[in-house]
Amino acid sequence: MLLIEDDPRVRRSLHLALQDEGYEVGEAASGAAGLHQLRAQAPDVVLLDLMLPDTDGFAVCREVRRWTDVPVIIVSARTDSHDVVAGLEAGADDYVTKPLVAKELSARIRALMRRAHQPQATDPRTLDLGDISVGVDSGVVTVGGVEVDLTRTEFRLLVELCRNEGQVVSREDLLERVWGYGYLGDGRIVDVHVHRLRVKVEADPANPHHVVTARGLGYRAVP
Amino acid sequence: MLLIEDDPRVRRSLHLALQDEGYEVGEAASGAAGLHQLRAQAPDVVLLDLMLPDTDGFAVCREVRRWTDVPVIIVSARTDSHDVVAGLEAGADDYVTKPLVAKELSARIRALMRRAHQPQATDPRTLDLGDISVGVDSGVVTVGGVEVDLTRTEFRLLVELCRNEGQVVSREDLLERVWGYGYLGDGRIVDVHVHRLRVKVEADPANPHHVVTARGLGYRAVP
DNA sequence: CAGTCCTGTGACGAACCCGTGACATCCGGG
DNA sequence: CCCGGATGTCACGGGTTCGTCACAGGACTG
Repeated sequence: MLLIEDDPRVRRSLHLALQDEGYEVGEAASGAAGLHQLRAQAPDVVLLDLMLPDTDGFAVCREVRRWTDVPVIIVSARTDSHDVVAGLEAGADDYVTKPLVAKELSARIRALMRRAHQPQATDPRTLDLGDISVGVDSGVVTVGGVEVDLTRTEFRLLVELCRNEGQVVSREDLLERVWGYGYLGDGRIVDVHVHRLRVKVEADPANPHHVVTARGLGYRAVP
Repeated sequence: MLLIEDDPRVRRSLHLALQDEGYEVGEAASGAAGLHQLRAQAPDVVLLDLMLPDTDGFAVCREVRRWTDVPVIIVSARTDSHDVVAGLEAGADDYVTKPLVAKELSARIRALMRRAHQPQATDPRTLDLGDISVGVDSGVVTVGGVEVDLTRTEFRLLVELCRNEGQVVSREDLLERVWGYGYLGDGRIVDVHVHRLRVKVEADPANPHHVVTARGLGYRAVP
């Protein structure tokens, strides 16, 4: 269990309460530290505060979701329904508000673990799109067996499209999932990177067969 | 989605709100009826009220869990933490309290479905209208297996008609749902786009068999 | 510190889509 | 049979969306 919370007092009391319930608790006081720890210790649950010194909690959550399906519970003082929706949309599994009741939090964690630990198909390590192969972990992309060099943004863009193979992904979704929450700017940036991506992975970039545009809707990956 | 709730007013408003979100909602007014429906229609989510005329909601939840792992969300007026814990211990996945915020409930349902449905990669929602197949998420429409190219408006129009298959949809409704609120102008624009749609999806656009006009009322989709 | 690569922005043209108006056509009722 | 309202059809102008390029700033490396 990883506890991402900046207030030392809250962190401490939560730590103790959870320890009493039998959890091994790791701590992080900022979003960056949390993400770092996440990769280091691969916890089975993440408790995430929204108000962090460095990053927005929503952004942290989205970043987490880019890497793993670990259960995430947002713990926040913000009780507004909009925040709840935003948190869940960011990929969190649950959203509980302070002041916390330890027993309830614990019950929610158990309910979530129960659900999450069911046999589930692990996220495929490589995504295929016809003759394009995307190594999600390795970061290696090959087209027809030949390795191509993608930049970080191009890679994330391709992954995001492949994850929703066949479905239209809107510019807004792409901006949110590739560029991150709170990115300001028009969606034109997506076009540019789609173009750059096409140049690298499409046989004929002018007539794309894998990264196709759904005019007025977004982009879509087809095999 | 199965809604087990005894208060008719709450049931109705919830039903409408969830329908707007695109769910097919089944209803039950008692625990016994709920369990019966559960087996009959195998819903993908269960919303369960705690105060039921016949049985305790907790007992219903436990009974549900003996049969299936379907996601269960308890919807209750009881805000006490003990009830939350009891509900989750009874096997529920989430516990939300009244008064409800539709958006939040919807977000929680989505979060839960995301978690619960992980094994089966998101089933592509498709609407069928005879030999016309509409991929709601993919934005792909095929007629007799052949993919046709629809513009955004044509696509939305078709989706809206298919959602109410068999029923007449008025011009006003279409204007509101396809073009958006506050659209100013006569309903003639609908005619034009219906025509353009017919040209693309009907075998004989002059004698439409799928997008038929209900003179003086609106349009209707028939298989 | 210089060079290189990546990224985001602005601009521009082309393709496309949309809404409107005009006219033809159909349907039901008097 | 005729007429009026409703619907079908078409062409066109304006607006939007997308593809593409060039460029400047930033990050990273050696």
